Amino acid sequence: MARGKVQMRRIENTVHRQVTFCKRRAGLLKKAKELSVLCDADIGIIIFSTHGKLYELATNGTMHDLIQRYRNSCSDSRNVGDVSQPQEARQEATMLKHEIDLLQTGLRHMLGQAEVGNMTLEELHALESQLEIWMNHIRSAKMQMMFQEIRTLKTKEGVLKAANEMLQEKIEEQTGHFGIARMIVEQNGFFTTAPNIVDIPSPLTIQNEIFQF
Amino acid sequence: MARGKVQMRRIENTVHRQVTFCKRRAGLLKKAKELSVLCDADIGIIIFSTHGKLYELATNGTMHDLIQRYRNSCSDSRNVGDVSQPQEARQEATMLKHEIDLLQTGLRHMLGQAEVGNMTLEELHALESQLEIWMNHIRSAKMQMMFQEIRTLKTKEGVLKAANEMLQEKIEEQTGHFGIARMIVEQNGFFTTAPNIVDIPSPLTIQNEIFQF
DNA sequence: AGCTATTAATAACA
DNA sequence: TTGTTATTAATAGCT
Repeated sequence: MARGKVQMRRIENTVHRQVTFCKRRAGLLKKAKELSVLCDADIGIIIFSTHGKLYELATNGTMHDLIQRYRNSCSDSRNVGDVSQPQEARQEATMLKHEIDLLQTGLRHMLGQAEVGNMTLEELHALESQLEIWMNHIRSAKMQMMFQEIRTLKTKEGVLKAANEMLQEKIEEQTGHFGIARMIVEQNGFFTTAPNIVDIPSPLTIQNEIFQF
Repeated sequence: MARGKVQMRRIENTVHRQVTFCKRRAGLLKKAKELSVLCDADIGIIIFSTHGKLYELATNGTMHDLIQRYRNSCSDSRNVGDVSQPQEARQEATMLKHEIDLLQTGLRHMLGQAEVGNMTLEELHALESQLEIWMNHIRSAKMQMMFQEIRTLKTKEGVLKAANEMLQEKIEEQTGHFGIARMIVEQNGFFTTAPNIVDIPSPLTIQNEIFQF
């Protein structure tokens, strides 16, 4: 892009190379900033010169945060062995994880500094309320899932009990002994009618509208 | 660099923005590769789109290696004390607010959909724990601020009481009557020794290390 | 570092 | 998306 085409190979002349490095590096970083602003993207660039000098850019937050996010993003795309999940939901979960990381980082910075005082009491109040609402949502979702699980288990219980009784009858027909299978199941209590849910941590508030059986 | 100058701000039109993102991203990565080849530099680029999709480039070796190298390089040169606290803290607060918005949005999407079931019970558990930790942090910060306020008020109380007594003595010297100012202050109880803090909502957990009086 | 002549990138449109 | 083209932006080679 200048007086003559440039061959895409290492510039052998040292001075020439360093000048080009300086200019193109500036150009690259500028382009990255532009892309970030125009398209609302989060961009990090790490450049090591030939001699190991570091140049960096993080358009949003710190490079450390970005790397953290990168790590998460990578580990997520690795365990895609779970094909059954709808793609969109997976993506949503990934985004949420990222947002959690961001908030966590923000709070860590916030509370780690001596400058907590820059948030007013009102702001902290609002934040706390928001967190409480979120927690209630989470707990509701958890409860819903657990009830679903209980329902499934109860169904299983019914099926297995029936099967067990049938087997028992068959055995009694054939041998005249007491059924053994039934004893095993009932002694272990796998499918009794009252699943243990008392160890849910502090379900302070439960949104009623969630329970729609 | 095309039909008309471009304003350096977020492109509001979604389609337009996505097209630009696609094209400029390609351009940025191309530029990075060129810089790497021409000047023998080692470059890594991480791009997260608005929707959280990751695009990356590592011109030499893997991104992981580059990040490792970055970490090493950083730990060498991070001995710089940050002088500009106030501005940075404000910035941090702004960022945090933005991050809270993000989280709120993410959760709303997450829980508003019928697809809550796409988060596993374990994920929900983890999220709940995280929220609980954050709430504790918030509450600690609030408590810290309130205690600070109480301390300030107590100081004021002391000063005012002393001033009041002096005034009273002066008045008694001059008139022989009982002091009126003192009565007003004590009847209204503005600066008594036990400020009312019982209406803090549910301070379930209190981080001990915060209370350093 | 600045300064152009050129090339490269790309915004708008199809 | 993908391609085309009129323009702008980046920069190679010089000072």
